[in-house]
Amino acid sequence: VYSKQVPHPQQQRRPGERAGLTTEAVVGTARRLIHRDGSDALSMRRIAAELGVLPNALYSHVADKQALEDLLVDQLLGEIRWPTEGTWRERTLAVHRETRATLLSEPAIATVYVQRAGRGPNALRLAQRSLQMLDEIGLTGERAAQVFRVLIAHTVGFVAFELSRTHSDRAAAAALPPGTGLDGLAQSPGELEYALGLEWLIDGVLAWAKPQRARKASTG
Amino acid sequence: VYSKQVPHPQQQRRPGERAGLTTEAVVGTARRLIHRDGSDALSMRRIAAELGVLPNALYSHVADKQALEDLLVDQLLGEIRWPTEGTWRERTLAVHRETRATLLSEPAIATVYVQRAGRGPNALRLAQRSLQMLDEIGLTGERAAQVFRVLIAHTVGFVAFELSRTHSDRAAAAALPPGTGLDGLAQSPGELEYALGLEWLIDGVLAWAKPQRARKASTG
DNA sequence: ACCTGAACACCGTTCAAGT
DNA sequence: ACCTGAACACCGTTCAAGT
Repeated sequence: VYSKQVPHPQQQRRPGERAGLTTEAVVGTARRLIHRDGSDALSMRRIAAELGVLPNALYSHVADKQALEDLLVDQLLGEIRWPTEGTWRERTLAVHRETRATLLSEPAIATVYVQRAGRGPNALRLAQRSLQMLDEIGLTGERAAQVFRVLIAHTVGFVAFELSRTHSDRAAAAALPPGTGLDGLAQSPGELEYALGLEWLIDGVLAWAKPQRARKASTG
Repeated sequence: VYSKQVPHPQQQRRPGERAGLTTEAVVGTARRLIHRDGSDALSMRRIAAELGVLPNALYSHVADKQALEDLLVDQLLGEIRWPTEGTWRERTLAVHRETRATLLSEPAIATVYVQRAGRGPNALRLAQRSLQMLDEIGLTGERAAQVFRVLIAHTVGFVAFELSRTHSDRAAAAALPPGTGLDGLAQSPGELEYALGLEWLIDGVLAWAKPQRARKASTG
């Protein structure tokens, strides 16, 4: 199951000599590794080997593997571009589709994100901006928080579901009993299903917000 | 990080002697273990120790760890009760809430489910029944498959999102900067948010199905 | 503070035997 | 066919030392 690991750049230092590591270098190497080989292949020992240091050298720059994974997740969340133009509906659609696209651009990091929350600064910024947008259609306080949780759960949850099916799709489709009407069911949902669900949720949000709306805003 | 493992019932057999293992016994022990100690604690070696055999003895009854996990997942999916009474809307709501409740009854197995598809017989039965129900409101073929994927992705995805936040909630809430309007945002979505989203999706499905509907059926 | 060196307590899985 | 026995190739993390 394992292919023998290549110990590429061997370290050549005596005790006390520095390798010049930084947290950024560790995170960067981790990202290259997880992008190339997947989340299962991300190990402290592999990162260390890639950097030419012993495994425990990493612990001078990150608390443990969980902390490192949280840094990877928040870095990725920071790459989500926030839409500035369009109606409320258009911008809401855009930011959620952009979130999905960003997560799918690094499936292995998204897998890590789905396993554990990881609420770094970028996650908080996104939440804050989402609340500001809900304020535009008259949603504030607990009601706004609820709608935020419905929408974010849909996007992140959908990606989680997608990722869990993407890989095993071909094998599963081939194993299906033919002629039972199940052809295509083993298929993973994608852009079409995601957009359908998101539109329906936004319809619901707008209808739910209506009785509360005081100020006027273009909802698309 | 590790607490020293207790090697409880030590095996007392000489080569050739049988322990009387079955696939069911292996799955059953695995389920007790994952229920008690979580998905991270589920290891082939721990299961073997619990059964009083050497680790590799398990490989006579399951292909590998993935196959064992798939058995656990499908067993859990088999415990989803299918609703028989009520309108289409009521039954659709019921089966999805029942699916979420079943998954949350074994969070560690749900976590495994979210990481990898696992399409056993029980997963297929659920899909088949869902398609039959969509047929009642006039949805067939690819359109029915699309709606099925929207709804199942919402339920499983929502649970995935919930599970990823549930554990780290208290710590995250405490770490939040106070007075930024973010109080309660770190909170995990729950029954309320799930039901809201599901209702909105069902509204969308019914509106989407309408132009296609030929036969008459009570939609609630 | 930042590394090496060595160790501890685990993993999943395979291959070769025994009955 | 179903187990023991022994091994292989990995893990994350800690503790003690060096500069």
